[in-house]
Amino acid sequence: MDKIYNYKNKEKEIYKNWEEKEYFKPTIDPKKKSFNKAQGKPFTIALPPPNASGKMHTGNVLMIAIEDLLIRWHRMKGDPTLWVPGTDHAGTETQITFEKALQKQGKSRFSFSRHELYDAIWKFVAENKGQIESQIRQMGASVDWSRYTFTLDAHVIKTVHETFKKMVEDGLVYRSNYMVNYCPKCGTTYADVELKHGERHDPLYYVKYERVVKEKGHQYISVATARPEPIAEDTHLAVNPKDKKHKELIGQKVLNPLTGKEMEIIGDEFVDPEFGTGIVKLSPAIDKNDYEVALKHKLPINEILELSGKMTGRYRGMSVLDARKKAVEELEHNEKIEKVDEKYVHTVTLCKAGHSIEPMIMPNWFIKVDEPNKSLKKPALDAVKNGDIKIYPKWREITYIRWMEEMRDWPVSRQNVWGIQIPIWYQVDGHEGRIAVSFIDRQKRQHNGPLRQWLDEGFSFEEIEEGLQQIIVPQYEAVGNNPKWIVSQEKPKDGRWIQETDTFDTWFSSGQWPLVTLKYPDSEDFKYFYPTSVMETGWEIIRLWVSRMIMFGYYLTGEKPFENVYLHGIVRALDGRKMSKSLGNVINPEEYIEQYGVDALRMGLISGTANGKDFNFPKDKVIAYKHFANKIWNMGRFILLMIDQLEKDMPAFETLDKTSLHAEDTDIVRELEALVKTVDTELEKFRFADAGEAIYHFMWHTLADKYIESVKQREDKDIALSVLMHVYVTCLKLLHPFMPFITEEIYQKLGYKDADSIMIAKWPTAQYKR
RNA sequence: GGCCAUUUAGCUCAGUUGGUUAGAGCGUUCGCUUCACAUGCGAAAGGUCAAAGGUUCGAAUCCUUUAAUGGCCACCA
Repeated sequence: MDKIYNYKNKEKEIYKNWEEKEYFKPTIDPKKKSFNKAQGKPFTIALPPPNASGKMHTGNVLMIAIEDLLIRWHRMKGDPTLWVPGTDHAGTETQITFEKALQKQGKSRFSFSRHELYDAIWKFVAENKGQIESQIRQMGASVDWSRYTFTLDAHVIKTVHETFKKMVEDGLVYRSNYMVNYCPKCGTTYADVELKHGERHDPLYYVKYERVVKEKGHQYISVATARPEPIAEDTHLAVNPKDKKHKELIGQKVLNPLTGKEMEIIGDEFVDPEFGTGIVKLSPAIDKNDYEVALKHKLPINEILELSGKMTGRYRGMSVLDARKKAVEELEHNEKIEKVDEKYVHTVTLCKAGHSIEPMIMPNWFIKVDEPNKSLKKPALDAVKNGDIKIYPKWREITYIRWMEEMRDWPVSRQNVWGIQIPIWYQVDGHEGRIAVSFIDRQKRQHNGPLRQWLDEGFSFEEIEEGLQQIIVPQYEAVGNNPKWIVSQEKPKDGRWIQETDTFDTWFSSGQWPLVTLKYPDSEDFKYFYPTSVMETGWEIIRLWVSRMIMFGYYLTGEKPFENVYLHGIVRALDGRKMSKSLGNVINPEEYIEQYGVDALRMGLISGTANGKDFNFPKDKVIAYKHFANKIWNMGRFILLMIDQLEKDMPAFETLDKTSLHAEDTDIVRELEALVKTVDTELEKFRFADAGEAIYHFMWHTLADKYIESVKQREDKDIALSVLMHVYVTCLKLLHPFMPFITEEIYQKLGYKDADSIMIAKWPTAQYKR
């Protein structure tokens, strides 16, 4: 053995050997089945799929380290163990990345038809997919590659379509105009939970509205607003009816400062009397509160923004910011601005890419989450409340419970191309004037407008369909007005139909991950391994993802999708701040693997993650565990050296006569037994760091520092060595799930004969009771 | 504004249902080329456990209040 453990190159070689020998494939024992606690049952994890076109970050490393630890532990214990790998198409994120690359080439998505763009992104993802896959291997993840799943695999798409169809049939799907969060830059809508917030300075304008009936000295009333651009389209103001200062304004009229049209003042309690002047203007088309008030009071909702993000109405064609400037100019010109508060700071809503979100009213597909008798959220909420699904750490439960209690209907359509297209078809015949299309014709020109217009201009329906980019089918509230739609995976044959161009929200498909990885509904895997054992992921996606998986699990199978949820903390940068490109503090795991090895990186991260709290990247611990790797390597070297020097054969530990043992021998064996027990109980409680550190301390400070030192003095070296070997190999086995590569390497070198690989060696059991 | 968490050694953090002298890693100091390992060995210094009050035979741990820090959610005209 070399003097120093050299992990480079070794790790790859070892992994290749494991994979070739198919150690990652589960051994299916029909007697050990899910729901069969008495005879043992399978242990299953579906790997939370990383972005297929991305690369490994520290969070992924931690995730793999924890899951591989659990998987290897159970596999060694003899449970049928399955870990299914996969990657996610990551709809919006990938499309944004791709479009940025397009932009560098001076192109944009608008020069592609829908299917050209889809094919191009597919190619882009296929080219980049290899990286994350090889990094998963590099981490030592003992996943079963023969069951690898990509979220756009044919069987996944089929399942997702069928789930949607079932939901339509169960009356859980509806189409509605709704105030959605629209990002004009991304060209798509976002669910509330996908957004972030930022602070911004904007001038707050106090705008004067002339009264129709003037009271003494009160010619005007004043309204504070940061968004003057929709004023021309506004029709109402509002005050709080409980506000003594202003309640008599209810029912009175003022003049629109831009158009001079009469506006009525209504009363609603949503108005905060303390903000601004206590009087607000209502712009229902671009503000969530205003929208709700408008619905409640049946006020007109005048469109202000188009899908492109451009204004319509008085400032048609302008950007929001230009329209704002123009509106301020006009107001100033007419002397309608009383004062401006330049220090006003308010929060603005941003999409993941950091663009400003505009609330807009759009037709959208929704999933009802709390339909009586068919509630999606009720079983998902109850399961956690009554402990059927356990969440670790427990204090995270409250986040989940609160979210589920407040959960609203889920908008699932996204105006992205990169995703699973919604299997809805609209009837074209008789509705040509109502369906708006954008498409690329055969001369590569782009057109935009009502379908009828293009048909009248001589484009064939086939040509339009072929070059289609997007359709918008309006949803009018009056029944009978709207094009008929049906849910179908194939194009209907009778007459002309056009497919919805929207795709599903990524979480709609990844929400079915535990199902699709096991090839729900009728595969052997599904019957044998479902429900899975642990869902291990970062706490940040408990609402986005975990909640959806639980809902889908109960909805489709009547069973929970997993028994336990373990939520790990977020790995922060060395400086304690969140990693971000702009701060330049992002830790690249590659560098640490290069410098310290995979084992040290994994073990370091695991020991840093004590109780699910966020933690700073534990660089010191990674270094410490690199030293530890070297330490155990040298322990192995020493044992081999001593055996070599031994004049007789070393007796097997099992055959040793108890009376020949020294006190230090029985002590170390007893301490070893205690360690085995500690490791098992800590792992059962998801206390990974405690289990790992227990092994570390025993091996270094008890086994090496004390016992090995005593062995050096022994006359009966054969017996001492036999005990030492037994204790050492047992420790290696305990350590293997934490540090798989080095333990395998040493195990092979020792030539210990209970198995060809430490992976299939038996997990130690504590025999002695203390 | 609501909620969740955090505050323990110079630094980063463990400390599970309250139980003897409060632990780790890194750092610091002193001494070691002991033939497995200097990525090492042996020793040592260093903490009124954020503050105050309470419960208890006993509190870092439970309760109350306060302060500071971080995060999530809601609202923001």
